[in-house]
Amino acid sequence: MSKRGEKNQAEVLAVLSRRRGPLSAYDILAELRKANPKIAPPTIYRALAALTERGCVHRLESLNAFIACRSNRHRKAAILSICHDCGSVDESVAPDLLKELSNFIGKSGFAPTRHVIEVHGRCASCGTEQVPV
Amino acid sequence: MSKRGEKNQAEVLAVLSRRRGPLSAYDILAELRKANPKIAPPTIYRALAALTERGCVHRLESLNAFIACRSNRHRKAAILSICHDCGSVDESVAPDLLKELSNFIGKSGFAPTRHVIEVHGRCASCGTEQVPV
DNA sequence: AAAGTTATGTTATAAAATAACAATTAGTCC
DNA sequence: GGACTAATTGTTATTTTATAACATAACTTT
Repeated sequence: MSKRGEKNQAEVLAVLSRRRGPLSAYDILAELRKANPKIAPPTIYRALAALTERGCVHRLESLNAFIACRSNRHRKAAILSICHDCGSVDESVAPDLLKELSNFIGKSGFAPTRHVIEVHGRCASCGTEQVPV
Repeated sequence: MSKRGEKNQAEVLAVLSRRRGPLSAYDILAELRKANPKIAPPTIYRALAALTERGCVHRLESLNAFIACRSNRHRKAAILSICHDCGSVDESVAPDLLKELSNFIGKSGFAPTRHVIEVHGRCASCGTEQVPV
């Protein structure tokens, strides 16, 4: 990994960290193009792959989008809760739950390597608001 | 919902049911074009949306692909285990686990409406090597 | 049957991701 | 240091996935 790659990753992470909500790869691309109009999708995807690998970024499979890891529990499978009202994403880690899931799945002989857990719904701050009539 | 739509759904479901593994929307499209070369993507996606809504089909968010529901537990959130070796997908239902997950997430005031749980790994017939969570 | 409404077909395009190759950089051996 | 090799990054182009927008057809109500 050389300087350029690290710089790309840092820039992508910086863009993601500035936002509470998820960004698509192309949102990030558009943001970085402001400074560097020549930057192309593979650069973004490579940076995202490295960041995801390191646990600094989570990929939201059900949104085709990404968020910066906000708990400092890098590389632990995160449970991501996605609010449909405000678009915010929260992450949490539940080792016990994950273990239960692995055990449950493991009963049939399946050996898990990666967990994707995404919960859609409505977050606390949106839930207390009254639904408009 | 009229006849045409039901026919489309039945055809899409039939294609999916013939396979053990996941198919992309365009795989299905290619299959159905053999009989009807004029069929277009929106037709497939509409049928898939209706089938998913009814629980007859599961969407694999982390693969951008679909499988026919094989347990007859339609409309229950399924836990999908995806084997990276043979590509097969198994589904299972664990109401207790789901409830625990909802409770866990609910502690922060989040109200879940939909769960996406996909476990990647290696199925029993492809090997029994255990990998830590 | 005409008017209004909804579902479906069709055309075109948008959005997401990657393949393939060129250029550059870093490392290594002499 | 210079030349060779391997790996990383940049660039161009394309593939894959999904939906917007509008036309046509079918159903409903009167």
